[in-house]
Amino acid sequence: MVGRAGGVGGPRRPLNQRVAEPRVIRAARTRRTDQGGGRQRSRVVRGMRLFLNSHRAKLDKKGRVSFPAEFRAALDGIDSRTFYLRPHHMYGCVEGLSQPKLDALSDRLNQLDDYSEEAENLRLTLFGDTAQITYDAEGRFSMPQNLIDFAGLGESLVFTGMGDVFQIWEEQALERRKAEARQKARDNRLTVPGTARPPA
Amino acid sequence: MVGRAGGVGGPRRPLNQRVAEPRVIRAARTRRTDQGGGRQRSRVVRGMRLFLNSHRAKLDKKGRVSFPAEFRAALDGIDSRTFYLRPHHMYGCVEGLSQPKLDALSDRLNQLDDYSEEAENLRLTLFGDTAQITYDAEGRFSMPQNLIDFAGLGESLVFTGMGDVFQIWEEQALERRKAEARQKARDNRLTVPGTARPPA
DNA sequence: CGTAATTTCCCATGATATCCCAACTTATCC
DNA sequence: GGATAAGTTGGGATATCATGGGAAATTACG
Repeated sequence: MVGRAGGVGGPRRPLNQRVAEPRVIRAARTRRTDQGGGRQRSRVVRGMRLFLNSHRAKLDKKGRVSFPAEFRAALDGIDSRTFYLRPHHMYGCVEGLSQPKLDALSDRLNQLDDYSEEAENLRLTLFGDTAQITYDAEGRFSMPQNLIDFAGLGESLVFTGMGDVFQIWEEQALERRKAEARQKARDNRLTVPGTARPPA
Repeated sequence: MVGRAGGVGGPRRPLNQRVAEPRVIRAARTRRTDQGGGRQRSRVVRGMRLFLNSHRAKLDKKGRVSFPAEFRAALDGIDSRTFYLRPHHMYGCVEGLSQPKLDALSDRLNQLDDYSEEAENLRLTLFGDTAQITYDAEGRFSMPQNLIDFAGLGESLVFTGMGDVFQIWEEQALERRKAEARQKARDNRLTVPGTARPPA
Protein backbone atom coordinates (compact mmCIF):
# COMPACT_ATOMS: atom_id res chain seq x y z
CA MET A 1 0.00 0.00 0.00
CA VAL A 2 1.69 3.16 -1.11
CA GLY A 3 0.68 6.69 -0.61
CA ARG A 4 1.75 10.25 -0.06
CA ALA A 5 4.89 9.82 1.96
CA GLY A 6 6.39 13.19 2.66
CA GLY A 7 3.78 14.87 0.56
CA VAL A 8 5.07 13.65 -2.79
CA GLY A 9 4.10 10.92 -5.18
CA GLY A 10 1.56 8.20 -4.77
CA PRO A 11 -1.87 7.84 -6.25
CA ARG A 12 -4.58 9.89 -4.64
CA ARG A 13 -7.25 7.25 -5.01
CA PRO A 14 -8.51 5.78 -1.79
CA LEU A 15 -6.55 3.09 -0.12
CA ASN A 16 -7.20 -0.32 -1.65
CA GLN A 17 -9.42 1.17 -4.28
CA ARG A 18 -10.64 -1.36 -6.76
CA VAL A 19 -11.33 -0.76 -10.39
CA ALA A 20 -14.16 1.57 -11.19
CA GLU A 21 -17.56 0.32 -10.21
CA PRO A 22 -21.00 1.80 -10.43
CA ARG A 23 -21.36 4.34 -7.65
CA VAL A 24 -24.87 3.48 -6.72
CA ILE A 25 -24.91 0.70 -4.18
CA ARG A 26 -28.30 -0.88 -4.45
CA ALA A 27 -28.20 -3.11 -1.46
CA ALA A 28 -28.41 -0.21 0.95
CA ARG A 29 -31.25 1.47 -0.81
CA THR A 30 -33.45 -1.53 -1.04
CA ARG A 31 -32.99 -2.74 2.49
CA ARG A 32 -36.17 -2.23 4.42
CA THR A 33 -36.29 -2.01 8.16
CA ASP A 34 -39.81 -3.39 8.14
CA GLN A 35 -38.64 -6.75 6.86
CA GLY A 36 -38.82 -9.53 9.35
CA GLY A 37 -39.85 -9.41 12.94
CA GLY A 38 -38.02 -8.94 16.18
CA ARG A 39 -35.46 -6.34 17.18
CA GLN A 40 -34.27 -3.76 14.79
CA ARG A 41 -30.79 -2.56 15.45
CA SER A 42 -30.56 0.45 13.19
CA ARG A 43 -32.46 2.14 10.48
CA VAL A 44 -31.31 2.82 7.01
CA VAL A 45 -32.66 6.11 5.86
CA ARG A 46 -33.74 6.35 2.28
CA GLY A 47 -31.29 8.26 0.16
CA MET A 48 -28.34 7.87 2.47
CA ARG A 49 -25.55 5.84 0.95
CA LEU A 50 -23.14 3.72 2.91
CA PHE A 51 -19.75 4.93 4.00
CA LEU A 52 -17.31 2.55 2.31
CA ASN A 53 -13.64 1.99 1.79
CA SER A 54 -10.72 3.76 3.42
CA HIS A 55 -9.47 7.18 2.41
CA ARG A 56 -6.26 8.81 3.42
CA ALA A 57 -6.34 12.54 4.22
CA LYS A 58 -4.19 15.27 5.75
CA LEU A 59 -4.58 17.80 8.51
CA ASP A 60 -3.33 21.22 7.48
CA LYS A 61 -1.84 24.02 9.59
CA LYS A 62 -5.25 25.39 10.44
CA GLY A 63 -6.55 22.02 11.56
CA ARG A 64 -8.64 21.58 8.42
CA VAL A 65 -9.07 18.29 6.62
CA SER A 66 -10.67 17.34 3.34
CA PHE A 67 -13.76 15.19 3.86
CA PRO A 68 -13.48 12.39 1.29
CA ALA A 69 -15.48 13.02 -1.84
CA GLU A 70 -17.25 9.65 -1.58
CA PHE A 71 -18.36 10.43 1.96
CA ARG A 72 -19.63 13.82 0.79
CA ALA A 73 -21.53 11.95 -1.91
CA ALA A 74 -23.03 9.67 0.74
CA LEU A 75 -24.33 12.65 2.68
CA ASP A 76 -25.45 14.26 -0.56
CA GLY A 77 -28.03 11.53 -0.74
CA ILE A 78 -29.76 13.17 2.22
CA ASP A 79 -28.97 16.70 1.13
CA SER A 80 -26.77 17.34 4.10
CA ARG A 81 -23.33 18.71 4.79
CA THR A 82 -23.59 17.97 8.45
CA PHE A 83 -22.25 15.00 10.39
CA TYR A 84 -21.10 14.31 13.92
CA LEU A 85 -17.74 13.29 15.36
CA ARG A 86 -17.10 11.74 18.75
CA PRO A 87 -14.29 9.87 20.48
CA HIS A 88 -14.97 6.15 20.13
CA HIS A 89 -15.69 4.56 23.47
CA MET A 90 -14.01 1.24 22.61
CA TYR A 91 -11.17 2.16 20.27
CA GLY A 92 -8.69 4.98 20.01
CA CYS A 93 -10.28 6.55 17.00
CA VAL A 94 -12.88 9.12 16.06
CA GLU A 95 -16.36 7.88 15.16
CA GLY A 96 -18.37 9.71 12.53
CA LEU A 97 -22.16 9.61 12.32
CA SER A 98 -24.68 11.02 9.92
CA GLN A 99 -27.69 13.04 11.08
CA PRO A 100 -30.10 10.11 10.60
CA LYS A 101 -27.79 7.84 12.57
CA LEU A 102 -27.56 10.31 15.42
CA ASP A 103 -31.31 10.83 15.34
CA ALA A 104 -31.89 7.10 15.51
CA LEU A 105 -29.63 6.83 18.54
CA SER A 106 -31.29 9.82 20.12
CA ASP A 107 -34.75 8.34 19.55
CA ARG A 108 -33.75 5.10 21.21
CA LEU A 109 -32.18 6.87 24.15
CA ASN A 110 -35.38 8.81 24.61
CA GLN A 111 -37.18 5.56 25.31
CA LEU A 112 -35.18 5.17 28.49
CA ASP A 113 -36.50 6.43 31.79
CA ASP A 114 -35.40 9.95 32.62
CA TYR A 115 -32.83 10.06 35.41
CA SER A 116 -32.10 6.35 35.28
CA GLU A 117 -28.43 5.62 35.70
CA GLU A 118 -28.40 3.80 32.39
CA ALA A 119 -29.79 6.81 30.58
CA GLU A 120 -27.39 9.23 32.25
CA ASN A 121 -24.37 7.09 31.33
CA LEU A 122 -25.42 6.49 27.75
CA ARG A 123 -26.35 10.11 27.09
CA LEU A 124 -23.09 11.42 28.47
CA THR A 125 -21.08 8.90 26.49
CA LEU A 126 -22.95 9.43 23.25
CA PHE A 127 -23.55 13.19 23.36
CA GLY A 128 -21.08 14.62 25.83
CA ASP A 129 -18.17 14.78 23.42
CA THR A 130 -20.01 14.71 20.13
CA ALA A 131 -19.29 17.66 17.86
CA GLN A 132 -21.60 18.75 15.10
CA ILE A 133 -19.52 19.34 11.98
CA THR A 134 -20.35 20.95 8.66
CA TYR A 135 -17.98 20.77 5.74
CA ASP A 136 -17.46 23.90 3.68
CA ALA A 137 -17.82 24.59 -0.03
CA GLU A 138 -14.40 23.05 -0.65
CA GLY A 139 -15.32 19.88 1.18
CA ARG A 140 -13.21 20.63 4.24
CA PHE A 141 -13.95 20.85 7.93
CA SER A 142 -12.04 21.82 11.05
CA MET A 143 -11.10 18.84 13.18
CA PRO A 144 -11.69 19.55 16.87
CA GLN A 145 -8.46 19.62 18.82
CA ASN A 146 -9.72 17.24 21.51
CA LEU A 147 -10.36 14.60 18.84
CA ILE A 148 -6.94 15.13 17.30
CA ASP A 149 -5.44 14.55 20.74
CA PHE A 150 -7.68 11.59 21.61
CA ALA A 151 -6.92 9.62 18.44
CA GLY A 152 -3.32 10.76 18.15
CA LEU A 153 -4.02 12.14 14.71
CA GLY A 154 -1.02 13.51 12.93
CA GLU A 155 -0.66 15.04 9.57
CA SER A 156 -1.84 11.80 7.94
CA LEU A 157 -5.05 10.17 8.93
CA VAL A 158 -7.48 7.69 7.43
CA PHE A 159 -11.25 7.81 7.06
CA THR A 160 -12.66 4.29 7.20
CA GLY A 161 -16.17 3.56 6.06
CA MET A 162 -18.15 1.28 8.34
CA GLY A 163 -21.45 1.22 6.52
CA ASP A 164 -23.75 3.66 8.23
CA VAL A 165 -20.96 5.22 10.27
CA PHE A 166 -17.29 5.89 9.63
CA GLN A 167 -14.13 6.08 11.69
CA ILE A 168 -11.07 8.29 11.55
CA TRP A 169 -7.78 6.76 12.56
CA GLU A 170 -4.15 7.56 12.83
CA GLU A 171 -2.72 5.45 10.04
CA GLN A 172 -0.60 3.01 12.06
CA ALA A 173 -3.30 2.53 14.66
CA LEU A 174 -5.74 1.62 11.90
CA GLU A 175 -3.42 -1.03 10.56
CA ARG A 176 -3.18 -2.65 13.96
CA ARG A 177 -6.94 -2.52 14.39
CA LYS A 178 -7.57 -4.01 10.96
CA ALA A 179 -5.23 -6.89 11.68
CA GLU A 180 -7.07 -7.53 14.91
CA ALA A 181 -10.46 -7.42 13.19
CA ARG A 182 -9.34 -9.83 10.49
CA GLN A 183 -8.00 -12.26 13.03
CA LYS A 184 -11.21 -12.13 15.07
CA ALA A 185 -13.32 -12.50 11.94
CA ARG A 186 -11.38 -15.62 11.01
CA ASP A 187 -11.58 -16.98 14.53
CA ASN A 188 -15.33 -16.49 14.57
CA ARG A 189 -15.81 -17.53 10.97
CA LEU A 190 -17.42 -14.15 10.48
CA THR A 191 -21.10 -14.80 10.79
CA VAL A 192 -23.40 -11.84 10.28
CA PRO A 193 -26.67 -12.02 12.24
CA GLY A 194 -29.82 -11.80 10.19
CA THR A 195 -32.49 -9.17 10.77
CA ALA A 196 -35.39 -11.44 11.65
CA ARG A 197 -35.03 -12.75 15.17
CA PRO A 198 -37.42 -14.70 17.32
CA PRO A 199 -38.52 -12.87 20.45
CA ALA A 200 -36.33 -13.38 23.47
CA MET B 1 -33.44 29.93 49.28
CA VAL B 2 -30.76 32.42 50.13
CA GLY B 3 -29.41 35.05 47.84
CA ARG B 4 -26.02 35.96 46.63
CA ALA B 5 -23.26 35.19 49.10
CA GLY B 6 -21.88 38.42 50.37
CA GLY B 7 -25.00 40.16 49.16
CA VAL B 8 -28.39 40.56 50.70
CA GLY B 9 -31.87 39.56 49.82
CA GLY B 10 -33.41 36.48 48.29
CA PRO B 11 -34.90 35.70 44.93
CA ARG B 12 -36.56 38.53 43.15
CA ARG B 13 -39.79 36.69 42.52
CA PRO B 14 -42.05 35.87 45.44
CA LEU B 15 -41.48 32.39 46.76
CA ASN B 16 -44.82 30.98 45.84
CA GLN B 17 -45.17 32.57 42.47
CA ARG B 18 -46.21 30.06 39.88
CA VAL B 19 -44.51 29.70 36.57
CA ALA B 20 -46.45 29.57 33.34
CA GLU B 21 -48.57 26.48 33.11
CA PRO B 22 -47.04 23.74 30.99
CA ARG B 23 -48.27 23.39 27.47
CA VAL B 24 -49.65 20.07 26.35
CA ILE B 25 -47.04 17.76 24.90
CA ARG B 26 -47.89 14.30 23.74
CA ALA B 27 -46.72 11.59 26.04
CA ALA B 28 -43.44 10.31 24.70
CA ARG B 29 -43.89 6.67 25.43
CA THR B 30 -46.98 6.23 23.38
CA ARG B 31 -45.45 7.57 20.20
CA ARG B 32 -43.80 5.07 17.91
CA THR B 33 -40.57 6.04 16.28
CA ASP B 34 -41.22 6.84 12.70
CA GLN B 35 -39.43 4.45 10.44
CA GLY B 36 -40.64 5.86 7.18
CA GLY B 37 -40.52 9.49 6.29
CA GLY B 38 -38.96 12.48 7.99
CA ARG B 39 -36.99 12.51 11.20
CA GLN B 40 -39.21 12.64 14.21
CA ARG B 41 -37.95 12.38 17.68
CA SER B 42 -39.96 11.26 20.61
CA ARG B 43 -40.24 13.88 23.32
CA VAL B 44 -38.18 16.25 21.27
CA VAL B 45 -39.98 19.20 19.84
CA ARG B 46 -39.49 19.81 16.17
CA GLY B 47 -36.94 22.49 15.51
CA MET B 48 -35.09 21.98 18.73
CA ARG B 49 -31.59 20.77 18.13
CA LEU B 50 -29.71 18.52 20.48
CA PHE B 51 -27.34 19.84 23.09
CA LEU B 52 -24.01 18.26 22.15
CA ASN B 53 -20.36 18.30 23.04
CA SER B 54 -18.63 20.01 25.95
CA HIS B 55 -17.87 23.70 26.11
CA ARG B 56 -15.58 25.37 28.57
CA ALA B 57 -16.74 28.71 29.94
CA LYS B 58 -15.82 31.25 32.62
CA LEU B 59 -17.67 32.96 35.42
CA ASP B 60 -16.76 36.62 35.51
CA LYS B 61 -16.67 39.02 38.48
CA LYS B 62 -20.35 39.82 38.10
CA GLY B 63 -21.37 36.18 38.10
CA ARG B 64 -22.06 36.21 34.40
CA VAL B 65 -21.22 33.37 32.06
CA SER B 66 -21.35 33.07 28.30
CA PHE B 67 -23.95 30.52 27.19
CA PRO B 68 -22.20 28.48 24.48
CA ALA B 69 -23.03 29.58 20.97
CA GLU B 70 -24.05 26.06 19.96
CA PHE B 71 -26.50 25.85 22.84
CA ARG B 72 -27.92 29.23 21.85
CA ALA B 73 -28.32 27.80 18.34
CA ALA B 74 -30.17 24.81 19.77
CA LEU B 75 -32.67 27.06 21.55
CA ASP B 76 -32.86 29.25 18.45
CA GLY B 77 -34.61 26.35 16.80
CA ILE B 78 -37.55 27.02 19.10
CA ASP B 79 -37.13 30.77 19.03
CA SER B 80 -36.31 30.97 22.68
CA ARG B 81 -33.68 32.52 24.92
CA THR B 82 -35.07 30.92 28.00
CA PHE B 83 -33.99 27.76 29.76
CA TYR B 84 -34.09 26.34 33.28
CA LEU B 85 -31.34 25.44 35.71
CA ARG B 86 -31.63 23.16 38.72
CA PRO B 87 -29.28 21.29 41.04
CA HIS B 88 -29.04 17.73 39.74
CA HIS B 89 -30.38 15.27 42.28
CA MET B 90 -28.06 12.46 41.27
CA TYR B 91 -24.78 14.24 40.54
CA GLY B 92 -22.96 17.29 41.82
CA CYS B 93 -23.71 19.41 38.83
CA VAL B 94 -26.28 21.81 37.46
CA GLU B 95 -28.87 20.43 35.07
CA GLY B 96 -30.17 22.62 32.26
CA LEU B 97 -33.50 22.09 30.54
CA SER B 98 -35.26 23.75 27.66
CA GLN B 99 -38.84 24.96 27.94
CA PRO B 100 -40.18 21.96 25.96
CA LYS B 101 -38.24 19.54 28.14
CA LEU B 102 -39.53 21.13 31.31
CA ASP B 103 -43.04 21.07 29.91
CA ALA B 104 -42.70 17.41 29.02
CA LEU B 105 -41.56 16.58 32.54
CA SER B 106 -44.37 18.59 33.98
CA ASP B 107 -46.86 16.83 31.74
CA ARG B 108 -45.65 13.42 32.82
CA LEU B 109 -45.69 14.44 36.45
CA ASN B 110 -49.28 15.55 35.96
CA GLN B 111 -50.13 11.94 35.17
CA LEU B 112 -49.25 11.02 38.71
CA ASP B 113 -51.80 10.96 41.48
CA ASP B 114 -52.15 14.36 43.09
CA TYR B 115 -50.70 14.52 46.59
CA SER B 116 -49.22 11.04 46.35
CA GLU B 117 -45.89 10.74 48.05
CA GLU B 118 -44.25 9.95 44.76
CA ALA B 119 -45.64 13.07 43.14
CA GLU B 120 -44.74 15.28 46.09
CA ASN B 121 -41.16 14.02 46.10
CA LEU B 122 -40.68 14.32 42.36
CA ARG B 123 -42.30 17.76 42.15
CA LEU B 124 -40.22 19.16 44.96
CA THR B 125 -37.06 17.66 43.51
CA LEU B 126 -37.67 18.74 39.94
CA PHE B 127 -39.34 22.12 40.48
CA GLY B 128 -38.42 23.27 43.96
CA ASP B 129 -35.02 24.65 43.03
CA THR B 130 -35.46 25.30 39.35
CA ALA B 131 -34.59 28.78 38.13
CA GLN B 132 -35.81 30.28 34.90
CA ILE B 133 -32.92 31.86 33.03
CA THR B 134 -32.77 34.12 29.98
CA TYR B 135 -29.55 34.93 28.21
CA ASP B 136 -28.94 38.48 27.04
CA ALA B 137 -28.07 39.94 23.67
CA GLU B 138 -24.41 39.00 24.16
CA GLY B 139 -25.30 35.45 24.95
CA ARG B 140 -24.61 35.72 28.67
CA PHE B 141 -26.64 35.01 31.77
CA SER B 142 -26.17 35.40 35.52
CA MET B 143 -25.51 32.13 37.27
CA PRO B 144 -27.51 31.82 40.51
CA GLN B 145 -25.24 31.77 43.53
CA ASN B 146 -26.89 28.68 45.04
CA LEU B 147 -26.03 26.71 41.91
CA ILE B 148 -22.46 27.99 41.93
CA ASP B 149 -22.20 26.75 45.51
CA PHE B 150 -23.98 23.46 44.89
CA ALA B 151 -21.77 22.39 41.98
CA GLY B 152 -18.58 23.93 43.32
CA LEU B 153 -18.28 26.05 40.21
CA GLY B 154 -15.17 28.13 40.02
CA GLU B 155 -13.94 30.48 37.42
CA SER B 156 -13.76 27.60 34.91
CA LEU B 157 -16.76 25.46 34.28
CA VAL B 158 -17.99 23.21 31.50
CA PHE B 159 -21.32 22.97 29.74
CA THR B 160 -21.94 19.39 28.64
CA GLY B 161 -24.60 18.48 26.12
CA MET B 162 -26.70 15.43 26.97
CA GLY B 163 -29.09 15.47 24.05
CA ASP B 164 -32.29 17.13 25.13
CA VAL B 165 -30.78 18.50 28.35
CA PHE B 166 -27.36 19.77 29.34
CA GLN B 167 -25.25 19.80 32.49
CA ILE B 168 -22.85 22.34 33.94
CA TRP B 169 -19.88 20.97 35.84
CA GLU B 170 -16.79 22.04 37.62
CA GLU B 171 -14.10 20.90 35.21
CA GLN B 172 -12.37 18.21 37.29
CA ALA B 173 -15.65 16.77 38.52
CA LEU B 174 -16.79 16.39 34.93
CA GLU B 175 -13.66 14.51 33.97
CA ARG B 176 -14.26 12.05 36.80
CA ARG B 177 -17.88 11.65 35.81
CA LYS B 178 -17.03 11.11 32.16
CA ALA B 179 -14.51 8.44 33.02
CA GLU B 180 -17.14 6.67 35.10
CA ALA B 181 -19.72 6.84 32.32
CA ARG B 182 -17.26 5.57 29.73
CA GLN B 183 -16.33 2.67 31.96
CA LYS B 184 -19.99 1.78 32.46
CA ALA B 185 -20.55 2.07 28.70
CA ARG B 186 -17.59 -0.22 28.04
CA ASP B 187 -18.81 -2.70 30.61
CA ASN B 188 -22.12 -2.81 28.75
CA ARG B 189 -20.49 -2.63 25.31
CA LEU B 190 -22.47 0.57 24.84
CA THR B 191 -25.55 -1.32 23.92
CA VAL B 192 -28.40 1.02 23.17
CA PRO B 193 -31.70 -0.82 23.43
CA GLY B 194 -33.57 -1.24 20.20
CA THR B 195 -36.99 0.24 19.56
CA ALA B 196 -39.06 -2.93 19.25
CA ARG B 197 -39.45 -4.28 22.72
CA PRO B 198 -41.43 -7.14 24.16
CA PRO B 199 -43.73 -6.06 26.94
CA ALA B 200 -42.10 -5.92 30.34
C1' DC C 1 -39.73 58.34 49.40
C1' DG C 2 -34.77 58.35 49.00
C1' DT C 3 -30.78 55.67 48.63
C1' DA C 4 -28.09 51.61 47.84
C1' DA C 5 -27.59 47.32 45.66
C1' DT C 6 -28.39 44.44 41.97
C1' DT C 7 -29.61 43.33 37.40
C1' DT C 8 -29.98 44.34 32.68
C1' DC C 9 -28.59 46.60 28.68
C1' DC C 10 -25.19 48.66 25.65
C1' DC C 11 -20.72 49.21 23.53
C1' DA C 12 -16.00 48.02 22.23
C1' DT C 13 -12.11 44.87 21.44
C1' DG C 14 -9.38 40.72 20.59
C1' DA C 15 -9.41 35.91 19.25
C1' DT C 16 -11.17 32.35 16.58
C1' DA C 17 -13.91 30.15 13.12
C1' DT C 18 -15.89 30.42 8.70
C1' DC C 19 -16.09 31.83 4.07
C1' DC C 20 -14.06 33.03 -0.30
C1' DC C 21 -10.74 32.78 -3.93
C1' DA C 22 -7.02 30.85 -6.50
C1' DA C 23 -3.71 27.38 -7.78
C1' DC C 24 -2.18 22.70 -8.10
C1' DT C 25 -2.82 17.72 -8.75
C1' DT C 26 -5.18 13.79 -10.26
C1' DA C 27 -8.79 11.30 -12.70
C1' DT C 28 -11.80 10.94 -16.50
C1' DC C 29 -13.28 11.59 -21.16
C1' DC C 30 -12.67 12.15 -26.06
C1' DG D 1 -2.15 12.22 -25.52
C1' DG D 2 -4.59 16.38 -24.67
C1' DA D 3 -8.54 18.67 -22.73
C1' DT D 4 -11.67 18.94 -19.14
C1' DA D 5 -13.65 17.96 -14.71
C1' DA D 6 -13.12 16.83 -10.05
C1' DG D 7 -10.70 16.86 -5.91
C1' DT D 8 -7.29 18.78 -2.91
C1' DT D 9 -4.41 22.37 -0.90
C1' DG D 10 -2.97 27.09 0.61
C1' DG D 11 -3.79 31.70 2.01
C1' DG D 12 -6.36 35.82 3.19
C1' DA D 13 -10.69 38.38 4.34
C1' DT D 14 -14.78 38.47 6.92
C1' DA D 15 -18.04 37.11 10.38
C1' DT D 16 -18.87 35.32 14.79
C1' DC D 17 -17.85 34.50 19.47
C1' DA D 18 -16.15 35.52 23.95
C1' DT D 19 -14.68 38.93 27.16
C1' DG D 20 -14.44 43.32 29.75
C1' DG D 21 -16.32 47.50 31.37
C1' DG D 22 -19.68 51.08 32.15
C1' DA D 23 -24.38 53.18 32.06
C1' DA D 24 -29.16 52.73 32.82
C1' DA D 25 -32.98 50.50 34.81
C1' DT D 26 -34.99 47.88 38.36
C1' DT D 27 -35.43 46.15 42.89
C1' DA D 28 -34.76 46.05 47.81
C1' DC D 29 -34.17 48.29 52.09
C1' DG D 30 -34.40 51.79 55.72
